[in-house]
Amino acid sequence: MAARASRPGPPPGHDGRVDDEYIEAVLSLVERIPPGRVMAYGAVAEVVGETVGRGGPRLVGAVMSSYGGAVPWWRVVTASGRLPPGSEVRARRELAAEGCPMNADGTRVDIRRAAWRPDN
DNA sequence: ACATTGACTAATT
DNA sequence: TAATTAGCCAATG
Repeated sequence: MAARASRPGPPPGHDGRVDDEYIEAVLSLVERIPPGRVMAYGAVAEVVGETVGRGGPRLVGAVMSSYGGAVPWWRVVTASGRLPPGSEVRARRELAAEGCPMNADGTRVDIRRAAWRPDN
């Protein structure tokens, strides 16, 4: 097989499963977020980016939207503490039950106090 | 290959 | 404090 040289295929070491790997990385990180704490989409993107690459808050959002059903997705919020659009009520209830620091209104997370960062 | 969309963010008004 | 705008980057059609 010497006819592969004309197509710019995936880099060596990858079978083309990069997307799944990124998804796995995001989901496993989200699962490590302790109850009552949260991470911003951008923060998740940063941490995952150090290991896998492929950063971008929006990509994390897309992953959560499609594949986040199996993990505590409500612990991932926007950088300003706003809850995931479309699931605000559900998220609010879950967070309240965990004792997550919230804004007085209860509509937003006090990200300053609740932000969590993986230690090890 | 081009245009549109999106669970984002930071700056501006 | 809230609403708008612009930048961003990959997925999708």
